[in-house]
Amino acid sequence: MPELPDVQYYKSYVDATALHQRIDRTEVRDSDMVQGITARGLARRLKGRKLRSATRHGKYLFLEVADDGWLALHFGMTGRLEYVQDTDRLPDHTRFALYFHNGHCLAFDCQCKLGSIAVIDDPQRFVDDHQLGPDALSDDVDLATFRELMDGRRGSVKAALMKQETIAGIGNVYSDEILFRARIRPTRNVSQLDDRDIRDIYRAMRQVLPVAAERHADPDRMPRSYLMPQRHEGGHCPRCRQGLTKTKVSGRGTYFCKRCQK
DNA sequence: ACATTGACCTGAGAGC
DNA sequence: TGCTCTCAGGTCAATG
Repeated sequence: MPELPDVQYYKSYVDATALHQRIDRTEVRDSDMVQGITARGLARRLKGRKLRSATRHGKYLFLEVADDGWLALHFGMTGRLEYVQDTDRLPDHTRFALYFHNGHCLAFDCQCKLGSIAVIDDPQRFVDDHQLGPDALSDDVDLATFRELMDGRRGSVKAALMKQETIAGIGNVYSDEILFRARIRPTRNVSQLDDRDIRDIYRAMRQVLPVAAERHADPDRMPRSYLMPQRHEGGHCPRCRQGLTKTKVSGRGTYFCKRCQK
C-alpha cells in the first residue's frame, strides 16, 4: 500500500522526528529484510551516528547516515515507520529499529515482510541501478515528458502508470484514484488514448499525489470527491453515486465507475 | 523487447 | 468455536 504519498508522508515524519538524533544501537529482528549487510555490520555502521537528511524517489525512502552512506527503505505492502518513546512497546511486526540517545526509537514495522532495508552509497546510483523512472512528482516530469513516457506503450493505462521503470511512485490504489479523476477507465489501452486523455491523466496525477501526501495517505482524510474512501466492496461513485465496479487489471483489484469513466 | 501471470509474505475476514 | 480458503498488493522471476 505504501505508494508515493505514503512514503512522502514518512519522509516528513522522519524529518520531524528521528533526524539529527544520535543512534545508540540498532536492532534487526528479521534479518531477511536487511539486504547486502549483516545485522552486526549494520550496527557497526550506524552506532554513534546521526541521520542527516531524508529524500524520496518513487516508493523508496533514503535516509542519509552522517558521513557514511545511506539507508534505502522500501515498504512493500504493509511497511510503515513509527517513532516511539516507550521502547518496550514497539509495533507488533517491528523488523528493524533504531534506538536513539534521546530514549526514542524509530521502528520499521512490516507485517508481510515484503519491505526491505539496504545500505547504499548514493540514492541516484541506486535509482539508476534499479532502472526506476522519474519520480511522479519530479519537476522534470512536465506534460511533454509524461507524453514521451507513455508513448509507444501497449497494455492497459493502469499497468503503465504502475510500472516503476516508466514513472516511479504510483501503485494500485493511486492509479485507480488518478484514472477516476481523469475519467478514464483503467482497462483502456494506452495506445487508444488521445492527447487530451494523456493531459487529463497528467493533471490528475499532479493533483492527486500531493493532496494525498498532505493528508498522510489516509483514506479517511481524503476529500469526499476522491475514490479512495469508497474503494471497497459496495462503494459508490462520489460523483454520480452509482455503485462502483470492481474488476482485475494487470492482476490487481481495480475499482472504477462505469458511468463516469469511459 | 515487451506484457502478463504467479510466487512470496502474513493476518483479516468469510464461509462452513 | 475452529478450521480452511481467499484476498490484500509491491516486486521479481517465469511465462506468454
